[in-house]
Formats: sequence, structure tokens, C-alpha cells
Amino acid sequence: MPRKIRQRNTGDAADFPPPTSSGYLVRDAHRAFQRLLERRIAPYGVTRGQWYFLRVLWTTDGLSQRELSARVGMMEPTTVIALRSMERSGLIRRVRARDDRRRVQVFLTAKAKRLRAELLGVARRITEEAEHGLAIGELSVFRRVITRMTANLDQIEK
Amino acid sequence: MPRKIRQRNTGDAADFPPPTSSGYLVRDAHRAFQRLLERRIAPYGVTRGQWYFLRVLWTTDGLSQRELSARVGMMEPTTVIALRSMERSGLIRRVRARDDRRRVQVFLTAKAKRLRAELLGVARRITEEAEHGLAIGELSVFRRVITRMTANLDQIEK
DNA sequence: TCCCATTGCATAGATTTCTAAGTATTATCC
DNA sequence: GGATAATACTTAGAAATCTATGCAATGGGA
Repeated sequence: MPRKIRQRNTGDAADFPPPTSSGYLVRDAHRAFQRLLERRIAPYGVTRGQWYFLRVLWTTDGLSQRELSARVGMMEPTTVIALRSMERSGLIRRVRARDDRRRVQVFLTAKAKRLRAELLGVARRITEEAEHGLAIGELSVFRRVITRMTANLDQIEK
Repeated sequence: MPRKIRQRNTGDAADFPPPTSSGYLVRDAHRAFQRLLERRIAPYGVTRGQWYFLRVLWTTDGLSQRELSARVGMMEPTTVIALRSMERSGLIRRVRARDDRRRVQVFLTAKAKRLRAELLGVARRITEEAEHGLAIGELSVFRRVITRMTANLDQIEK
């Protein structure tokens, strides 16, 4: 992902200038987080797509593919592809549930479990670097605001 | 893009629980913004990829592909593909610069210019909906914090 | 002036994501 | 108990993105 060249704010309110739009600011921040995360987990042979699933499975192992899709926020076909790559990399095993043979449960391998502490450390470090120079109070306002924005948008149907 | 099922915060600090991590919150918000934007510009036949380029060109028409790539924050091959689709949709013309025949300048068509006011309105409305119920002071802290986070991360090389 | 590095764009191929439709298993209802 | 619906996953195909490489035009130094 390339770093972005920032446009100067034109100050023309009628134009709805990007640099003051929340959505725009969120996109930029998101890209910055992704870029760094991607670069730092790559040495472990883990991609960003895999990261999201690991993150959930480290907390709750043995979920079905459908449950995983919902928690990670990806469509099921995407999950199939991601899990396939994780199986190839030896990060997960897929086990057909005995009580309901439609379900496939996903379990972390020992390898994936060993990566946990280190990779969560990577994420924690990125967060610290992002928050550097910001006061606790500011961060708490930030969290409240962005959570509310997400909730506001999520509740809109169309 | 599917809506995400949220995990409850386990409260286990050692686990670095997602719901309190800035990066996590930013990702969720980003997805919410994208989902809505995508849905609302689709009726105009504009995709999210095209949107970013329109946004820049509405401000500064006639940029080269390289300049556009930098401002939008995409790699040049991605720009080639996006611009090709925009040309097919009649949103832009590509004109080889006379003084330097390597450069291709990108100009908006009348159609794209006509879409400007309406589509910027769509973006503005999404912002308003996202910010609903939040105080000016909170929003201003939010903007300062997220801008600083992006700057913090962008300045890290590795 | 001519060679070679630089610049601007394009192509090739891989990956990741989506939507739409298909298959296998289980549950429901008469 | 058997037809039908619902559920869980998979496949197919398109779009968008990246990295690596190639091609054409330009510029700089001997």
C-alpha cells in the first residue's frame, strides 16, 4: 500500500474539502494502520487477511466458518479462501463437527498458538506508536466518538 | 461488505482486547463509512475506486496519472485500471501531453462535472449522519487525535 | 551527438474481496 | 416417513488491488 500525498485544505466549505471530513480522516488512518501492520506481520508469514481470523481464534478457538465470518466481518466465500491459505500455512485445522456434519470447526495449530504472544505484541506496539503524544483524556474522547460514528452508520439501512 | 458482529470486550488486558484498540476501532469505522458510501454512489454508476479519483479531479483537473496515483494513494497499475473503467463509463478523457509525450493528462468530462455537486452532497450527508449526536468540541478533539495518529504512523519507516 | 539513466505509463500475474448460484446435511411440517 | 425449507459450506466469476517487470520518451554527460 503506497503512502499518500496529502492535499492541502482549500478552505472552500462548499467543496466539502477532504481534510476536514471524518470519513476521509478515518480512511487515511486506516491505511496507515494497515500499512504498518502488514509490514510487521509479514516476517512471520502472516497476511492481513489471516491476521483477522487469528485474532478471533486466539480468543475463541473452534468456531465454525459461519461464526468466524460474522465476527471478522467478511463474507463466507472470503472466509473459505482465507482459511484455505491458513490451512496451507499450517495455522489451522478444519474439523467437521460430529453432531452436525454441515459445520466445519476451525482450530488453531500449535504453531498458531505459539505466534499469539508475539503477534499481539506487534499490534500493541503499533497502537502505542499511533497514540504517542496524545493524552489519556483525548484518547478517551476519540474512542467514544469513533465508536458512536460506527454505531450511527451501522444503524442506517440505506 | 458485510456488517460485523461485535465481540464483547473480555477485559483481559494481557490479551489486548480488540474493542479498545485504536486500530481496531478505526478499521470498524472505516468499513462502516465505505459500506454506506458504496451503496449510495452505486445508483450513479460510480464505484468506490472511481470515487477517490473523482474527488481529486473535481478539485484539480488535468493531473497526470502519476500525480493522481500519489494523491489518491494507489499504486500506478491500480490507477491504470481505475482510469480505464472511468474512461469506459465516460467520466474522463485521457490526453497525451504535447510537451512531454510520456505524460497522460486526465480530464473530467461534462458528465463527471455534472455529478460533482450531487455526489459531494452524498458524502456530506454521510458525514452528518456519522457525526449525529456528537458535540463540536468532541469532534474537534477527534479530528486532532486521528490526524496525529496518522502522522505518527506515517512517519514510521518500518 | 550518442549512450545510458530516469521518468511515465502499461502489462502480467497473484491475492483478496465481493455477489450469485450450487451442494450436502439437517430440521420442519403434513 | 417423505417432501420441503433452512442451514453450512463451496464453487464460479468479476473487480480491485498489489509487486515485479517491460516499453517508450526524455534528459544529461562524455
